[in-house]
Amino acid sequence: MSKTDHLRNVPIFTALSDSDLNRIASKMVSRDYEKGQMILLEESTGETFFIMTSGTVKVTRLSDDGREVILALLGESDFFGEMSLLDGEGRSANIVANEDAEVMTLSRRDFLECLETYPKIAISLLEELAVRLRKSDQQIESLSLSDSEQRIGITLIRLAEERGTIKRGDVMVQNLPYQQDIANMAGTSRETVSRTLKLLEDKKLVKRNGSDITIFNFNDFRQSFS
Amino acid sequence: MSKTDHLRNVPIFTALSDSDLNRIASKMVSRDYEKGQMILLEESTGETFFIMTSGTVKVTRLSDDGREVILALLGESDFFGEMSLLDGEGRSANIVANEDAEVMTLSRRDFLECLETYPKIAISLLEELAVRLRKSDQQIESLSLSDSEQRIGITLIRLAEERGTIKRGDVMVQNLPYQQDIANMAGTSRETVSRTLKLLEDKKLVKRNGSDITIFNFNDFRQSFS
DNA sequence: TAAATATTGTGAGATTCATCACAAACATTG
DNA sequence: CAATGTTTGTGATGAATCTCACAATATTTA
Repeated sequence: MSKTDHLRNVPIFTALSDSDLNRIASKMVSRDYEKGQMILLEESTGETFFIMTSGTVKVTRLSDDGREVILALLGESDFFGEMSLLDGEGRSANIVANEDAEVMTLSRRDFLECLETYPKIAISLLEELAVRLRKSDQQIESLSLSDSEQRIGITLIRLAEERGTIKRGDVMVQNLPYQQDIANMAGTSRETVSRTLKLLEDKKLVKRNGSDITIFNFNDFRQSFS
Repeated sequence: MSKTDHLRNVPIFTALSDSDLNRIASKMVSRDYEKGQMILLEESTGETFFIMTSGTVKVTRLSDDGREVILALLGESDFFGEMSLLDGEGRSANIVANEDAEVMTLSRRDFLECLETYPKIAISLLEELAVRLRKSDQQIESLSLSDSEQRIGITLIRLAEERGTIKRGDVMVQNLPYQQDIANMAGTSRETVSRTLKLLEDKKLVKRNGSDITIFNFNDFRQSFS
């Protein structure tokens, strides 16, 4: 797939013509990362905008004592790095390759120029940030008000919405993250995730099969967890 | 203060000329709200952009059983309502007047037209959303990793940064919110806030005086809570 | 395929905190 | 200035869940 083709799939670029896409693509540079590699480090100043072309990465924050919070999992056509380009602050999060990943990058200069040249990009980006902010607000609510079972349920919903496949009302998520990562997304401990997944299975709300999980009656499930 | 003067103070409009500001101001309508009044209701479709001219409001989410999470406190020159204008989703939060409040409003149409006409506004708005997202991420981290003392400390820091006054390294916040509201900001209970404020005072980190609080050595304080 | 490593499951005890139930202090109002 | 309502302080209790310790599986590597 060409750089231009990749760009076309990215929400904030979809409004652009082929020639515009080509122009932008020509300024982008590809980079590869291996599983586990740190792509962006907290506290470094942001100079680059990234668009993922393959693989997955996790967006995290780390506490002093090494505990990790996963803010998001990103996959193909997702982008990151725009935050500190926009407000000039240092990075607020780390980005780590969750599996081998391929990205295209755009320099600060070119990115900001894009925004000025194509107001549509700025507006699409506003939409995207609004969506993210909304999700963050939901998560803040859930962390504030819900018990661990609820939070884990909500985390499963997030995963299902991002990478699940639907089959007659049920949603299957293949290759569920490790329980430790789910715990870091849900703000709980690994052991609690283990126990809770079992509980959900006992309640016949989900069925596990190795590292896959099927959520029965996804709409009901979502209903009851939010 | 004229509508135009108010607009000039709003970060996303500062880049505009007086005549542009006037043009926008002419499309805005003033409204008043009394303490406790609901300004925006969750689930309603967003049709209006609001800029505050006086008073304070709180941005909240409510659980089914009535428990409340405070996502932000807003004051003069802050704005809200832009989220659902941007992504077309329903409101994600409620806005309640915390004290008598005065706002100026702009219709969906006029707001979006503004964004198209003045790309600088779009870019400033991007910055603002980036800042908010960053704060949300911090809060998610804090809710995930910190105990209640830390979370309350961080909440005090947020309050101090937004409305505190500095005096030789100490920061005083006047008119601290009720403990119940602090609890709803920190994701804990009212009783725990009461006990923790006492604890912080015993540790000589803060001094309370009625509804005012002074945080000693603000930089150290911030250091030790994040 | 055996060994080594990584991930998940599970019991028990410790701990944090929410909740309940009042008492005390403060503010508001007739 | 009573008296009525609000907000804050505080003890006791119990529930949720974190942590520790290790067993049981799965997965990877030699």
